[in-house]
Amino acid sequence: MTTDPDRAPSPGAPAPAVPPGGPDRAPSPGALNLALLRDRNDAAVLRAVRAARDGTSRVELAVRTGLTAQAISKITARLLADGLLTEAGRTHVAGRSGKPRTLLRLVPDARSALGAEIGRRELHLLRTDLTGAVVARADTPIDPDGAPGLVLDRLAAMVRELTADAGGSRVLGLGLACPGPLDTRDGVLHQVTGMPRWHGLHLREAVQDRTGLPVLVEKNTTAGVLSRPGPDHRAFVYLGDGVGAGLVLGGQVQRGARTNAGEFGHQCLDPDGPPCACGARGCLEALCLAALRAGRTDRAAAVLALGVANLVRLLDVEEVTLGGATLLGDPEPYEAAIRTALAARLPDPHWQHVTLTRATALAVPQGAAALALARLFG
Amino acid sequence: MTTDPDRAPSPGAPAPAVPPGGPDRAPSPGALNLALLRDRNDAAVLRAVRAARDGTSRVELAVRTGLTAQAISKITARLLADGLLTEAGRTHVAGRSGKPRTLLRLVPDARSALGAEIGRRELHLLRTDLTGAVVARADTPIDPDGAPGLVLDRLAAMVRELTADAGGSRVLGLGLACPGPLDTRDGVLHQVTGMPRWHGLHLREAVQDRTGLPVLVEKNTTAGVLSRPGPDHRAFVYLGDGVGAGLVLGGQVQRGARTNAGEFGHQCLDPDGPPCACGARGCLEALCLAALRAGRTDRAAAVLALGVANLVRLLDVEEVTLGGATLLGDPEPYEAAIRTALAARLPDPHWQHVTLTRATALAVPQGAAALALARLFG
DNA sequence: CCAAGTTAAACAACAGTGTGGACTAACCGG
DNA sequence: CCGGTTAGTCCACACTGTTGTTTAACTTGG
Repeated sequence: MTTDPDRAPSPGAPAPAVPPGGPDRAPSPGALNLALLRDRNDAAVLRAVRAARDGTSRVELAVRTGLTAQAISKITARLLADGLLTEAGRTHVAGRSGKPRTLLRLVPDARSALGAEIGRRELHLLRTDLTGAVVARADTPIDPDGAPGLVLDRLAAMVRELTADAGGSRVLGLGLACPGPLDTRDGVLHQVTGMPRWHGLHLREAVQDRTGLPVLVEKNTTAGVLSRPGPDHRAFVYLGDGVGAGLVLGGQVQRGARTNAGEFGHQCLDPDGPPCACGARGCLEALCLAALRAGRTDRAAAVLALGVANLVRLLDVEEVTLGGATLLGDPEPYEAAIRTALAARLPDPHWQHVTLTRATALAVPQGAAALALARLFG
Repeated sequence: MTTDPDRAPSPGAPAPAVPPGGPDRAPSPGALNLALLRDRNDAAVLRAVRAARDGTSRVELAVRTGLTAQAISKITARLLADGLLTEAGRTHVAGRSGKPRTLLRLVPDARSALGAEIGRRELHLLRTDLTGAVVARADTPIDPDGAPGLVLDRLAAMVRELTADAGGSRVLGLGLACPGPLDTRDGVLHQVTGMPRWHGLHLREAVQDRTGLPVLVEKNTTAGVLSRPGPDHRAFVYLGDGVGAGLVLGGQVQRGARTNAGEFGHQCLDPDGPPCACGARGCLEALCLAALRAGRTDRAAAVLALGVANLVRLLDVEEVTLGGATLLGDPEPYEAAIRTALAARLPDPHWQHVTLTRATALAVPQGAAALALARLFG
């Protein structure tokens, strides 16, 4: 994923220089409005409700968020009016005196979000509810050498199809996950390997024009890491056509200065190794793909595991999710190799325990949809 | 730095398990108070003033922060009253009509902060003003095999010395930079290489008791990256007794899930390489130190450069600062090697330009002081 | 059974935030 | 001197979360 970045951007590509603030109403560097304060707290409450499987009460929300009970009352009243929350009975705990707590739950169908994965051979589109669960999907093959416009027209048609049966649930937006490199700020693709006609495409604008929805463009690996809520420090490691990673650090998605972080596959593990598509030698991706071509899954797994150990060591993440078609096709050897590598390389496996999980096949488009959900959940 | 993490924590070490929220008044997961809102906006304004060398005006602050002119007026009034800001004349721009802007400047001496670097051989303490400039310093040798208590007593005496002549400038706190691994949340040291008697020491508590100041414990590499304000995505790379890195990503310091991120020196670059002190083989640090022992600075530089290129590739940082006694003693070959490696390995050096800077010898204690300044600047 | 105790949540009044509009201050240009 | 222009403030306001009090809905105990 995000395989091959090649050389300089083609001369015709739009300049990636963009004001970092964005044209939002938002104060840029940390300063906050009252409106933003409200949105933030609403989002914090929604996250807390989502996190609590089986519903929460207002008191519990007050504890979790650190806000006053009264503030929680006001916020939940707002969210109830918006239809995002619903009251669902009371908690009857035996032997506990006092008025029972009123349970609050997310209303999954109150809103929905669209997520798409644009790959080299296929386009996956799906619609999720507020919880991130897939409620509808559609797929279509892609001709990597075809005109992007045709693909986007098809995408727009699929979007209409999937939003038509959305019922009353408002669609928050459409997330688009693509192979990198790209710039998520302006939604412009750079040198997408294997899809030369997509180079320099202003993807966000093109899809926004075709669908009328708010569109968010993201690298596929970054989308992958967002496919479901998780700990504040986690990584999504992808092995498919290429090798890449998506990172959440300190609770925030990490895109890097030019929204191009996650080039996990191009860490050099052997300066004298085989040449990589990126021009360098001995990249993890090159070693991995070479091993796979030779039918040596064990060697590919060992190489990937080494990279994961390096990543965990460098960033101290507590969860690593594995994804990508190649890996998910035969996950055990990779998981075993990674566990071995982590046990061997972490100074204290007890203290620095790392959870290893497996992504679903739809993780990337689900993560893309999660981008649209982030409007509500922050 | 943060050289060798060894095995499991000694049996006597306090359990590092700690509630992640911390006992502050602060709402934990993203929710905000009105008081926190105010503090945040104050900090944002202070940062903006600090960032603008030669002072700023209120209008400019309004643009930079995205707040209203009125809000800026109120905030600056507060900061002026607190003595943090001062009005310093007006801007007379020729050919520009209208009332001239009133310049606002930081008052460097309004507050001060203490920063210390606890090394294996020396203890450096310094006091900085609000701008982070060093206004006083004191140093003392350390016996790595001596009792920590004696060192801390000495530290407390030095603190008294440096705060006595602080004049009216209130001391915000004391930042302590140490070799890792450690837990910054509870301020407990783990297996500090070469200082066995420090293992398991509850450093924050011990120093807080001795000085009465708010104490913040930080890994030396992380302190290094904070030594001065910089871009939102940057790294501090250290080569001294060991190899490590401090990371600021998305404008936030990255400490990792167990506050132990930055083990840059233990990325494996050669599974069959020489054994490292950490128990694994072929760590960047092992390769680097071996080359240095052999007098091959060029090879050490090449290895470090490879690691830096991997780091930049993975995290898309826009500035790398080099520090550490070994490196600063002979920086040119390292800088040259890193420039070469970046040029060779970055897909598009034009788009992904990386600034390479050199840290000062006092970067680490200055960064430690910056931790205390962060109370004001966020 | 009913009163007391307890917990949850809302109601009312309030302090403090940033906002919008009108106003004053301080310059420039003719 | 006076209009034009820009910077900054004064005032009333809308909205945030907070504090203190009251109501709701239980359990407990006599």
